[in-house]
Amino acid sequence: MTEIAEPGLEFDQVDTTETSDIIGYKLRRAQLMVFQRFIAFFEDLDLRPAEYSVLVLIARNPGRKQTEIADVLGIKRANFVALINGLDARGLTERRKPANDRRSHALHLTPAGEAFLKRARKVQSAFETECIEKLGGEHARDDLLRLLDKLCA
Amino acid sequence: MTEIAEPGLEFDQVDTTETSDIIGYKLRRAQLMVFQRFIAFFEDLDLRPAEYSVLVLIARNPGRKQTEIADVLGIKRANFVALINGLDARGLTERRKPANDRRSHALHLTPAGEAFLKRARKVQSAFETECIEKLGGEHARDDLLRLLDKLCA
DNA sequence: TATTGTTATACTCTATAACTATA
DNA sequence: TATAGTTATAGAGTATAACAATA
Repeated sequence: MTEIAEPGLEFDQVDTTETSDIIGYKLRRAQLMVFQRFIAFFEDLDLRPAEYSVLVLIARNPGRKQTEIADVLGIKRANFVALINGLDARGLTERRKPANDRRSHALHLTPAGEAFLKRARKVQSAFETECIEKLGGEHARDDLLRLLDKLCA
Repeated sequence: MTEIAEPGLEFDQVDTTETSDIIGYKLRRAQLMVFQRFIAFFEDLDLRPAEYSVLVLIARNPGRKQTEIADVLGIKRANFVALINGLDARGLTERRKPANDRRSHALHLTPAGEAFLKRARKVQSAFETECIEKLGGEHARDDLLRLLDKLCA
């Protein structure tokens, strides 16, 4: 967007013309807003965004090592410990010692974890619906995801 | 270890099918990547994203109170203190006591701050060019900014 | 020696409460 | 009373180093 001073500026308002065009700034604001909404949706389940991602990944990749799950999410293995400890303590996940490599922990969902994830997926679906409505339809959502992917390349 | 083989998936890779569609997750990853690149571009100037935004805002809105600048950026006034202290200590900004309200601090760029911002804008321009290239052109960048705006509504 | 999980630690960002000086 | 700036503090999230057990 080219730098055109907004004509309808109240004299008391701060002029954000230039900052508002910074991609990183807009991304940060949008990400904070979306995470806030996510957390609000998941208040009853008391689940953070990273925790939901971990549950989904373990469900789809049972038996993977902690490091593998952490790596995919960009979480350092040292920081992953507290996260998985929390899910373990809630009885949603469990660590099993594989006989072939007793250094590692194979991650699995417990039956309670499977049931919990079923509920969480419904909440996620409602959350995604809100996002799609804000964006103006599924096509717009797909555009956004595609553009975000390009930024990460 | 049972492998649910998705077509085109290396048997050793973690299946991220479901997580990769979460808007919040994609947003977070993209935001982290963009901030990393921003920080890399601004390494020589030793300037954080929030600090650059503050300099731009003060340049465009000289004499504004700390709280006004902080509010626009979604920064709590308590956390803004350390940020503006840093810019002050580097001689880039200064706080003036207005005669009409001696509680507040009117923010201004110093001449050194103006010169510094001139250099910073060149770096920002180069950074933005990289983003636009990744996205596939200015039109795609505008699309992204519009979509991010919609998420914040 | 290298890897996995873990602990300890530190730094950034963010959030809240309480203080001060002014209004 | 209320506001602007400040301080102190606490909580996330993230980063690195080092250690024990295992490969």
